[in-house]
Amino acid sequence: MGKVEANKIQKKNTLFATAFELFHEKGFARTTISDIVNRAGLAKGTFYLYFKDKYDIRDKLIIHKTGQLLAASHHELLKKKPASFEESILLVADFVIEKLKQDRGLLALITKNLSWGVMGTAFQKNVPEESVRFYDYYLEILNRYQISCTDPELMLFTILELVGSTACSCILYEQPVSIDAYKPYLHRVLRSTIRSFSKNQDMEESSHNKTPAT
Amino acid sequence: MGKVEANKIQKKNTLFATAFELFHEKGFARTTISDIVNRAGLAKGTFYLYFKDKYDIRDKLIIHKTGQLLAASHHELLKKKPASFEESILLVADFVIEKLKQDRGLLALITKNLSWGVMGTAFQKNVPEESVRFYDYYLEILNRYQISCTDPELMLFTILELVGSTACSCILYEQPVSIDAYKPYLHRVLRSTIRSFSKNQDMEESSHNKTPAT
Amino acid sequence: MGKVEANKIQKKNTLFATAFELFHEKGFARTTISDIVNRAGLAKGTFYLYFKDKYDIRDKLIIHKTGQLLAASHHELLKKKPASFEESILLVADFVIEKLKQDRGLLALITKNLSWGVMGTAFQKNVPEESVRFYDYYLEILNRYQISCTDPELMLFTILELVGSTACSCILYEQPVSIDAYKPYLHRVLRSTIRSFSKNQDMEESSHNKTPAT
Amino acid sequence: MGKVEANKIQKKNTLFATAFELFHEKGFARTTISDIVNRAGLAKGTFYLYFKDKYDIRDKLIIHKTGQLLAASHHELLKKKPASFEESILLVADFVIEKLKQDRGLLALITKNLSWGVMGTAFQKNVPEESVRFYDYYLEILNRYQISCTDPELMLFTILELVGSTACSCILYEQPVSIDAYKPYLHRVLRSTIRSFSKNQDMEESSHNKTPAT
DNA sequence: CATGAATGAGTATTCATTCAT
DNA sequence: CATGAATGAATACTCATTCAT
Repeated sequence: MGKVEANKIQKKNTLFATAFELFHEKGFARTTISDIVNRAGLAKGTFYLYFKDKYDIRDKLIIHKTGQLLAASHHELLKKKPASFEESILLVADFVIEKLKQDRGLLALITKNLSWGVMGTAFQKNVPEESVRFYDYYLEILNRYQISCTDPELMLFTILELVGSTACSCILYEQPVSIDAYKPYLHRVLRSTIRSFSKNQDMEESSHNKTPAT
Repeated sequence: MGKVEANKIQKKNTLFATAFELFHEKGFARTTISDIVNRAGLAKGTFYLYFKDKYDIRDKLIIHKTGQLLAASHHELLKKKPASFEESILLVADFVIEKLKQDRGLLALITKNLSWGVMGTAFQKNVPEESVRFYDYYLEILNRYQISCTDPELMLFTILELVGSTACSCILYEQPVSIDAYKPYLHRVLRSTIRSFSKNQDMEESSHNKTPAT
Repeated sequence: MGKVEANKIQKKNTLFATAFELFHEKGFARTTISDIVNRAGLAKGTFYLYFKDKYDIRDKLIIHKTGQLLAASHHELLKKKPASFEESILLVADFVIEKLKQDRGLLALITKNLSWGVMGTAFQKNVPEESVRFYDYYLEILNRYQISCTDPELMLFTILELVGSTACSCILYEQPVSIDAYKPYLHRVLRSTIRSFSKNQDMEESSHNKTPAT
Repeated sequence: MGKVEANKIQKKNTLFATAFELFHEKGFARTTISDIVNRAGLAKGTFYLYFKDKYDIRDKLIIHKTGQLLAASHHELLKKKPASFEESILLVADFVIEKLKQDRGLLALITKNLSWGVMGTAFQKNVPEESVRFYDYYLEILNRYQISCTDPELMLFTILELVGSTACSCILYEQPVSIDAYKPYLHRVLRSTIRSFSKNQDMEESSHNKTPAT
């Protein structure tokens, strides 16, 4: 029975991959189900065996790809071992930006929904197994650096909205500046955002931890 | 002849208003040009006399509505006369959020493109006269409070992306929390963002100026 | 499965027949695809499953009908068994003219493209099997009567252009005379055309009559 | 009053010229009245002041252009002064072919309607003054060379259909051969056609020549 | 005479979805 | 499970024609 089962997963993955390619090449609105099944070498009816409609496959694709992206950034984190929590977040931000810069298809797909891909699935059950739980990684990191934070999920939400939203504008339209020009500002804002969410710190103290005066 | 000209403007405005209504009621994708002209009481061809297609009227509508929204917030500012620059920005943010809460149609239209409506048109020439230049107001306010800021337009961009992006998620999907629950956090982040952009203050000093210890 | 396949051929033929009827009744320009599928009792989309557009079905129809017409004239030839090659060609010409007189729809369709329906497809591969190869019949007849002719296909081309072109004018507009009034002249011209292409009769002899040397 | 009148003729000519250009560039079906008036720099309504519709301007254009073409060929005739009637006809045929080769727009317009442009207008009254009466020239030439011919207009009709029809195929599609390859054959056929229409050669005799009794 | 804004019937074409095989 | 022929509602867009100015 594993054979049939494997075959089904294989078909689904083919559909995923093909849809992603086409959304990238032609855009979501201009991609038809015919396009997808034609290139995938499957019959039209088969599509409906696996997905409800075009929106269904897109949404699952966003979750899937966002999960993948953040899982990869977690890997990066494990490799680079940054010195502080702030550095960790900046590393993730830079990693995500770099990936989005390289992959316009991914960027167009995720658009400004970076946080949705994470937050929307963080507390749900029907999330596909493939999709990695970035939120768990995030809590782990918070813990590792002993950051106590009143509302970690709101901090993450804010960070993801900030990074996703500005990165999209800067990469896609180079408006108001290129992403490379914006990065230093983003870093600064991210740092201050993290501090404003951190517990042990009213704002005065926050700076002490980070850039210890003396 | 003023009469013909006035008639044309009148027609265009009717189309704008009707399209906005329908995008609100049925959503953009589900609204057809037929819907628009039917309700506007005009012929189909007339639509194409004024707009290239559905996307054209939407984009012009976003710019138009964003302009209106920010113009209204400027009015609010003149009325309330906040004590500081930070207070001004928070006032604008709250005002915008309140409007978006009340008007889901507007929210859906603007989605996460708040900054685009402002920044995208701030430096262009072909912006319709009706569209108000919020950016000029903003510079004026900066000036009034004697804020010196390295890159005012990047600060505004960051603020708009932050407000627009998070407000959309919180209002539209109540994800991860309601907008009312999120507001205090947003305020805090906005404050720290403004500070991190302000000149007279490198990060260490920043806290001193703002919340003078005793 | 033969069943599905047969069904497809059946549908295509229905579309052919219906389109022909309508082109006849209303003319090509005034016939819409809706007209065709409505009368054929099929869905609009089905049309596009078999033909690219209205022009596609027309072109295929011309080839189809021209083939049929000439195949029928070949039948006539086998029945009547004319005494000479010239008589054979006149018989075909008369047969074709008679058919076109009876069937204005066919005439309007073929217009002055009689030769195109034959020559255009004579040397191509993608010609539908239904379309009969008149050119082969023609060579056969040439052979039967032992006619040696330098360029048989140019002779056929000339004959077809002559017959098709003049018949259209005379039948459709009765300009400059009716086809019946023109027929004797056409016969004379066809005869002399055939002779001028025949080998055993070089140009020298023909000129004797006209511009007698000496 | 001449001024207003001249202005009207000027407008009409502009429309003619522009329509011809566009029919050439985009084809008749794809050219719209908007296209014509836009390029002509006139208002849409103005078109309807001069022509009934697109078909009207096309038909008048065909007559106009055919007239011009044949008038030019008459000029050629006066210049070259050919030795015989046959030579005259061949000269006209070659001249027409050369012009059509050089001007595809003209060719596409006239298509296979060369004879219509001449015959259709030869006996009518409402022919525009600009359009030259080729038929009169033709009779003149017949007379000059003392050709007696039973039905001169049928001879001309046959010649024009033959030249127009074959030239279109050969030039436009190079089917079945190029026009240059076909020319010698056309000449031969034209010669024999002229002879078969000439009086001194009745039908009885004509056959004698062909299949010489003795 | 000239204009060009307005019209709206008309048309081609697409494409998600179903269901018999 | 898989197929892909058939469907037909839905829609965008065109363009000849009119008529008030």
